[in-house]
Amino acid sequence: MLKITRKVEYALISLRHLQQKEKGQLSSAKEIADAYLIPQELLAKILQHLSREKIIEAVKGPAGGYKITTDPNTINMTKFFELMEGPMGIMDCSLDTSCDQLNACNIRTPINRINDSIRTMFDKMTLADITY
Amino acid sequence: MLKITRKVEYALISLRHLQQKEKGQLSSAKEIADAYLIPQELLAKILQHLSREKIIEAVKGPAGGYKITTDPNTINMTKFFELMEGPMGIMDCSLDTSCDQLNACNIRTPINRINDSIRTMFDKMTLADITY
DNA sequence: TTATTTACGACTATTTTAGTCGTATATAAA
DNA sequence: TTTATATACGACTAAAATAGTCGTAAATAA
Ligand code: SF4
Ligand code: SF4
Repeated sequence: MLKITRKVEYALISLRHLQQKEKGQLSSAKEIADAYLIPQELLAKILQHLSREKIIEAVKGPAGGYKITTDPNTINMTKFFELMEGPMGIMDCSLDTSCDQLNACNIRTPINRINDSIRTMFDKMTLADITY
Repeated sequence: MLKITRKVEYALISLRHLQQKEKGQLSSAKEIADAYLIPQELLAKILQHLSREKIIEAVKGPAGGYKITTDPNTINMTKFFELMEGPMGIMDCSLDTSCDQLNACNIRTPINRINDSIRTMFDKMTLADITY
């Protein structure tokens, strides 16, 4: 209930790690996995995802790795979550995925209000609030 | 990611339904299940849970059912969620359940801040904010 | 006595999340 | 040119959380 995923946590840990490096220095998936006891293959996929999304940049080959290329101040947290995990909403009716109760539902409005509050909260945050 | 459970939604739907009844009137599990297309057996368990927690009161036998006994203004939403689903936290380290990253974790502080924000938000709400 | 309703726990099914594996490609260095 | 190291990617499996079902008991109004 109301949990964030490991995928997101591992992404945040990695970004903070990269943040703290000297400009231009690279970190490999292995380096990060070892430092934080994260399964290496799993982390690799997450870093690849961040790379596809242009948040970090990959350098192949030996002595390769990743570096951060986007200013964390410019990355909105709602967007970041949705980049990693897809549409965010505390219940199903918030978007396409409907639910059996939809027509009769008597709590949709208040539940939506709560949903908006959470989104607003993350909308007001950037990645920098976490990685600094 | 950041979802509330059906169990909680069904509980809220039921409470709002009971709220709207005349004082003293009962609603059975079947009545509510039918009205909102909720699986009856599942809903029954949820109502029993609410009853054990003294939020509603059960009357057995034919023409029995449930009525609301607690003023929704007095039920804090954080407590309500934890009553239904157990300890609430966006990540594992928020309480007893630890995690492999704990020692090395570089995002624990900011993640905890976010967690607190969400708790605070629900702490400021009561059941009445949803059921009215 | 019967029909209706709550009570409760064990069980199963489904979905989501987490993690693994195999294989390909790029590239620096020996 | 070979080798070792690293990213890229998708298919697969495992584990955990969530959702829903079933059987059986007990209360009670009619
Ligand atoms: S709030 Fe109501 S309509 Fe929306 S997902 Fe929940 S039950 Fe369905
Ligand atoms: S914030 Fe860090 S210590 Fe807490 S659960 Fe996440 S990874 Fe573990």
